[in-house]
Amino acid sequence: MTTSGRKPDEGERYKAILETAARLICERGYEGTSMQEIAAACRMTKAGLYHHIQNKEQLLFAIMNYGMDLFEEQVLSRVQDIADPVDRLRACMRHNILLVTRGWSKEVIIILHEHATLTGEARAFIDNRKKRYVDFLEEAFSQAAQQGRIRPVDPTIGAFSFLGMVLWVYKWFKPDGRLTDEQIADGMVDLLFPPIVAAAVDGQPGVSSLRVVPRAASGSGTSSGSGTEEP
Amino acid sequence: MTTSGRKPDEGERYKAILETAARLICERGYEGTSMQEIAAACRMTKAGLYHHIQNKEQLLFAIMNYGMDLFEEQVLSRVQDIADPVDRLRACMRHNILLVTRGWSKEVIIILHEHATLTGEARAFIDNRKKRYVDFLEEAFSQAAQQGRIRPVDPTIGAFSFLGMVLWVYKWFKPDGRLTDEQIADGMVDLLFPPIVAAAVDGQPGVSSLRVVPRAASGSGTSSGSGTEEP
DNA sequence: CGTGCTACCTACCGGTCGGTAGGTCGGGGT
DNA sequence: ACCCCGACCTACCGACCGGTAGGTAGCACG
Repeated sequence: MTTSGRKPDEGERYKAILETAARLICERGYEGTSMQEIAAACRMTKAGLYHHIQNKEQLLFAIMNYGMDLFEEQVLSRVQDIADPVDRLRACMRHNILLVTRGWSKEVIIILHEHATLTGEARAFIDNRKKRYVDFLEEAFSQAAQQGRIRPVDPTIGAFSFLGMVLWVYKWFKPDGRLTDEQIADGMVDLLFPPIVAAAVDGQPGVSSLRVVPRAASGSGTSSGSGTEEP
Repeated sequence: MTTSGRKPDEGERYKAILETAARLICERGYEGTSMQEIAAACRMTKAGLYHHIQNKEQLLFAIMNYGMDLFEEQVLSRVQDIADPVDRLRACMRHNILLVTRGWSKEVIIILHEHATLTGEARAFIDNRKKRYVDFLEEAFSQAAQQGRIRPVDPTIGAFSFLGMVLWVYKWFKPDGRLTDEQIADGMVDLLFPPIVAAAVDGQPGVSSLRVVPRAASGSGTSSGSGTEEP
């Protein structure tokens, strides 16, 4: 039975440390979490923890890289081959919102919150991985606009509007709120990329994406308690 | 000359402390900033600083309340009387974006970043002040949808989409980037609240806000360097 | 002149921070 | 039997943390 019997393999143990540390840092913040606490949560002493990592900053860097891996696996890789740019953006928004709302991978939340904690090369490296996502979105917005599928918009503004809507969710979403994460995803997708209903309104045939008029008065009620939190 | 000669009046001094502390906390984060550093930046000793404030957490609370005052003065109060809900949202988005991009009032950035740092009553108090803004936005979205000025959208999703676009800006905006803050504000307003061009497309006369079709292919180029930063 | 008050100061508190030196201990290789 | 190595441990480092006790200099008021 060679190397079978669930001996928490080297890399396995390291990943477990990253996940435990990520849970704590996500709750208390990077500066607000001590190595003592992280070690205890890993059922180790501090010196034992330092056997696996180099220092606190490198631990954060490893967590963020792990988070970017998870993001690329669960979002980017699943949508990057969608041919239609608007469908690509729709699917991407959906996956990204659900990545933030579902609790798996606190690492992603840390990437979002601790955007200015790392410095120097580590900071530059993570920023570069983020930038690839921005480029991907800008490219999609650019294509969609060029094909007349959305209103003409600066791709950068489109990309960062998309990101703001999607990523800000981590600041206010509560799983037991009035809206489920599915409803939020559907609602935001529908708000930014409304379905095409009418064909061309004037003489142009190929250009068809216009936001359709609402059925007169339809909004639910007034604001009311949202079940969510603060901005 | 009674009480004239620029003796930095009690409240004046306190405000100066809040602003200095806010600058530091905005740069280094709340947990990452020591009272020693804040005191030094105020050209005082730590004990001298503690003559003016009660403790570190109360200092953060005071900064956030000051930030909310500034926000209400510079954004809310200037737009809340605009009758048309869409114009109200447009103006509000503009003012809010510029509040974030212009460097004045680091206090506002602290409110955005340290959204989970306070606890207990202080946290509840600030959250309540934030909630009033969410309610204001939800009300505006609700009215706009009811009047058929925008696509029907859940007011909560509208409000938090608005907030995400606007507030996420603090994470990536650089004053020397390709886009100026004015361009970002204009672009985002135009993206979420496009101008009305065509009248009713079908039989309904009052319902007119449909997103207008782009002039065929018009998008600038591909993505290119955005001049900004990470998501 | 004395009193009271604000606005600070020096000096210090116990505790915790990130990090390390050096030892122990069990299992695999030979 | 021996050794070695990785995976931990105890014990400790100097620096710094948030916060305070107690003193004092300057000014206003009587």
